[in-house]
Amino acid sequence: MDATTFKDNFGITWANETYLCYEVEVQEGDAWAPVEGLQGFLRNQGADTHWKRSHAELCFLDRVPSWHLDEGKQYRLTCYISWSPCPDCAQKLVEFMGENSHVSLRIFAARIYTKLDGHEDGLRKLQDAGAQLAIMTLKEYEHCWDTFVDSQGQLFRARDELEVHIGAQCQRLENILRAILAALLGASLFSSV
DNA sequence: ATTTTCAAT
Repeated sequence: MDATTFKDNFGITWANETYLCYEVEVQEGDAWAPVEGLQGFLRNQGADTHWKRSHAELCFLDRVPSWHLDEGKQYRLTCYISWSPCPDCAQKLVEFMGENSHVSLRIFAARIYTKLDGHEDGLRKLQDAGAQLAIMTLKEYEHCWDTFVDSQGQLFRARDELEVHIGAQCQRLENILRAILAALLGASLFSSV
């Protein structure tokens, strides 16, 4: 994607669209090797047409079957997404993982999508189903910049603002995901009394 | 301190 699109969607400004970059790796021994050609990005569909609207995660899931991943191998799918999955998409991703035991999922989000009720629960369920969930740090920003962005030789330069943003989003995600532990601890405390 | 959100005015 072009540099402006990346900055507009993964940066600090709020976007009314969602971009998702993905890459596929296959397990070789105890290492992950990139799968040639299975790397790309997409945008949510239907924002301008009001027709067949589809969140970016569902566009992503639509593509997976066409890759014909070998069920005898283990794969790791990594998504870098500008908004974290909404509850519905989280549920779809959970189902996808349940149906594809040869695939593990990592999701790095640029920011947390809090518009819909139940977004926290959705993220927890996603983690609970075995997905790795994290906020994009500078490391992921640089990786995406180098991998998916047509930077035309431009170097990725993070601003202080971005680092503050990352810190805040990480804190929020941590609080959301930690609530699982808090709930479990609370339950066990009650049951032991 | 924090409204914003995979649009709709």
